[in-house]
Amino acid sequence: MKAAKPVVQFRLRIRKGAHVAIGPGKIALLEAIARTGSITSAAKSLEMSYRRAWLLVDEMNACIRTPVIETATGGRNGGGSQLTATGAEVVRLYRAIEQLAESTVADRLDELTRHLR
Amino acid sequence: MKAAKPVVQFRLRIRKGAHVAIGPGKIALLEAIARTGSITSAAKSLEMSYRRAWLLVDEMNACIRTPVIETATGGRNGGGSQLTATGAEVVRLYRAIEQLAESTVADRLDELTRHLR
DNA sequence: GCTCGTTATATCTTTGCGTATATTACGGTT
DNA sequence: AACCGTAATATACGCAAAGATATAACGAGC
Repeated sequence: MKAAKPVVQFRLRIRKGAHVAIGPGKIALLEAIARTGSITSAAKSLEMSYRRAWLLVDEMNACIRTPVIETATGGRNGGGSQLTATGAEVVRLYRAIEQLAESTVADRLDELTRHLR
Repeated sequence: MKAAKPVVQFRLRIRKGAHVAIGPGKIALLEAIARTGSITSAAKSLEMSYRRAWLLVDEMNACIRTPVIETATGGRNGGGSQLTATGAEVVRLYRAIEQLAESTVADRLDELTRHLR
């Protein structure tokens, strides 16, 4: 009887002018790259086009001091990508901030969602 | 020579299925309506079309138990709109949550933005 | 030196979103 | 009763964002 329960989305974005340096989609992509070992398979697992995935990575690299992924072209398996230390650190910090924020405001958030039908 | 400084966007969205019940744009719109007294002038002050503003209000009303604004049609000035008690409460809670979250994660956020160029 | 899967990049096409525009209803004020 | 500015709603149009497609370069293995 009850409609779909409300989903709270806490989204942290860090913009640099017109560009988005860090955002939820980019973090998810980095995690997928770490998990799968390549941009191509990360894109597939997130059901996004390779183009989009590559553009996201490119935008991150353009905004962050040191590259977030290390890529290899050619080779046995055609190459691949993995996170750099910076990339892993960015992911770790982002998730930590997200979790901290969510747990901090949890009860206030309940007050708010109580108004939903 | 330094590029634009990074801007942190903390966005809280509450989704209900495909719909967004509460989000940053909707809250800003409610505040503008409270300030200006009508959907039309609120839309103008936020530089959005009346249609968009109206759709946002409509979506909120569809997701929240009691309407967020009270509208009047006709009359001396053609009518107008003002927040209901629920509307004002939603705005208040949203801003409180936002501020609480931002202040809580401020230092962690600095760690993250340090990586930006 | 051939193969294979990936990175990297350009070009074309599509389509979903927002804007613009038009119309009707409404009701205090004069 | 005429007016005026708003609410409420539908239709049509434009465009920017995203996907689809194509192609070149790359290099470790066999």
